[in-house]
Amino acid sequence: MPDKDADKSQNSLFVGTLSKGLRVLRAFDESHTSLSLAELVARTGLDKSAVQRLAYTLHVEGMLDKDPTSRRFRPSHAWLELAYAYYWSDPLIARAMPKLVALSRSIGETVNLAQMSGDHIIYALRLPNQRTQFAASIVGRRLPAIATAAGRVMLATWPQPEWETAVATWPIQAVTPKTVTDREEIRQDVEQAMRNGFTITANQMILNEISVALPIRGVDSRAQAAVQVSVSAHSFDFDRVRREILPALQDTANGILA
Amino acid sequence: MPDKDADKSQNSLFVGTLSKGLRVLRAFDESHTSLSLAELVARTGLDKSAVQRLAYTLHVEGMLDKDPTSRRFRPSHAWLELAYAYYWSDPLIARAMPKLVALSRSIGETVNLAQMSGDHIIYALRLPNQRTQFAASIVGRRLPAIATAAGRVMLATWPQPEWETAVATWPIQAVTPKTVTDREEIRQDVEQAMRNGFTITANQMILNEISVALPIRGVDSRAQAAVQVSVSAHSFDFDRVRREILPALQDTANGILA
DNA sequence: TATGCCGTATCGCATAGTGATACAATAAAA
DNA sequence: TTTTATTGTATCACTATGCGATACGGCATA
Repeated sequence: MPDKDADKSQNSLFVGTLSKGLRVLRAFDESHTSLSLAELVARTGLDKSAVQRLAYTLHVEGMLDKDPTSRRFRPSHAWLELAYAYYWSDPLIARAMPKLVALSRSIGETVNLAQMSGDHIIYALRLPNQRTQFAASIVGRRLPAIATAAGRVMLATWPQPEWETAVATWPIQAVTPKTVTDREEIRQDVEQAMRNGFTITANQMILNEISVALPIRGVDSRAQAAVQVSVSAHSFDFDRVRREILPALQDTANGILA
Repeated sequence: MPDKDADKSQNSLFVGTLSKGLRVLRAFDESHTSLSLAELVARTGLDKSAVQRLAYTLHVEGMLDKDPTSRRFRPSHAWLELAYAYYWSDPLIARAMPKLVALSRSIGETVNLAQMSGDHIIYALRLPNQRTQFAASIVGRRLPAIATAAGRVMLATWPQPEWETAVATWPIQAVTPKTVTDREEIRQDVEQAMRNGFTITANQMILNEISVALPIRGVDSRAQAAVQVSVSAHSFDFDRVRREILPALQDTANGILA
C-alpha cells in the first residue's frame, strides 16, 4: 500500500486532473483579480494546453467568467455560492451571527468572528463599521494566527505544550512597522491571555488599530473560534477598551459558547 | 470541429474529471451540510469509486474536511477563501461596501447588495440587523430574479423587449403564501419601477417584510446590481418606507454608480 | 446471529487528458 | 507602418490516468 502521506500524488486515490483544476482556481487572489491564459500558465506552472482545457471547463461549468473582449478570466458568483454552503455547514456561524450583529450595533465598532485554520486564522464573519478598511471588511481573509489577538486567545485555551510549539514554530508576518515579531513577546502575550481570558493588541495588522479578542470554547474547553473587536487607537486606549468594549465582548462570547 | 455548444461533454476541450469534481462540491448546500460517501454517490450520480477518489482528492487539497469518526465530508474554510478572492475581483464590492455600511448604520435596517446572476439574483453583500433571519444574513444566497424587488429594479433598466422576455420566461418560485406568481402583476411592477426608479414589495421572500430596491446602473445605463433594504411590515408601511428609507437609499445608490 | 449497507482497497482496461506543435490573432517593438 | 514576439486557439498521436467492477472488512440494522 502506498504511503498515503509521503507524496499525495503517488497515492492511487489521488486525482491529478482535479488537483490541477483547483490550482487554476487558486491562482486568483487579492492581487490577481483577473488573469489571462498566459498568466494562468505562469501562476500554475501547468502546460499551456492543460490550462486552456481546465480554464475552458471551469468557465463552461460557471466557476470562471471570461471577458469576451479581453479574454481574461475572473471568479464568478459561484464562488459566493460556495461561501453560502459553507455558512450552512458550520453551526457556529448561525449561533454567532445574531449575537455579533447585536454587539456590532450596540458598540458601533468593527466585530469579527475568526476561526483557526491551520497555522493561520480566517475571518468567517465580519461586521464592519464606517472606518473599516476594505481588506478588513470581507470574509475569507487569512492572517498568521500568532500575530493576531484572535489567534492568541484561541491558542491560550490549548494545552500549554501545544500553544508553546505553535508560538515557537508558526509563521510570523510583519504587516505594519509595529508588528511584534519577537516570539518571546508573543509567548508572554499568550500566557497573559491564559490568565485574563482575553487579549488586547495594538498596531499589529493595522496601524492605529486596537484589537481585543475572546475565545469561543468548545465542549473540551479548546477554542477553534474567537470573537474580536477592532477600535481606533485615536479614540481608545487599553484602559478605555477594558472599560467600554470588553464587558460587552465577554457577554457576547459567553452567549456563543460552542 | 465539434459543435461547441451542442453538448459540452462532446467538446474536446472539456475536462470531464474536473467537471465531476465540481459536481461533488455542488452536492453541498443549505440542506446538505455534511455528506457521507454514499450520500455523495446518490447526490452526484457518479460511481462509488469515482466519488471515493474525488472526495479524497478534494480533502487532501483542503477543499473538504473529513470527520475522522463519522467519516462524513463537509465544506472547509477554503470555500470562504474563494469568496475573498471574488470580493477582490469585483470592483463594485469595494465601491459599495463603505456606502452600504454607512446606510446600514444610519437607518438601522438590513441592507444588501444584490447582483444579477443568470435568471436569479445573488446577494453579494449583506449587512443584517438584529431582526434578520439567518438565511437572509449570509452572502451567496440566490433567489429568482423576477420574484424580488432587487431583480425587478435591475430588469427595469434593461431594454423593454429584454425585460419583458425575462418576466415572461424566467422561473417563479413561491416562497411565502403571499409570493406573487402572476406574471402580469410582475410585469406591471417592473413597468412601474421603470417610471419610479425604485420598487417596493411586501411579503415576497419573507412574510411581514417590506423590501425596497434601487438599481446601480453601469455606464450603459444597464444595471447588473441593486441596493436593497428590508424592513419589518410591523413597523413600516409603503408610505413610511418612501418617507424614511427611500431618500437615504437613493443617495446610497447614486454614490455607488458603476 | 444473520443480513445489508457502507467505506476502503485493488485491478485490468480504454479512453480521457496530455504535451507537442501549428497557426491565427494580437500586442509590442523597431 | 512594418516586423517580430507573444498569446490564444485548434489539432493530433500517444500513454498514463481515472474508470467501473469487484472483493472484503467493519458497522448498522433486523
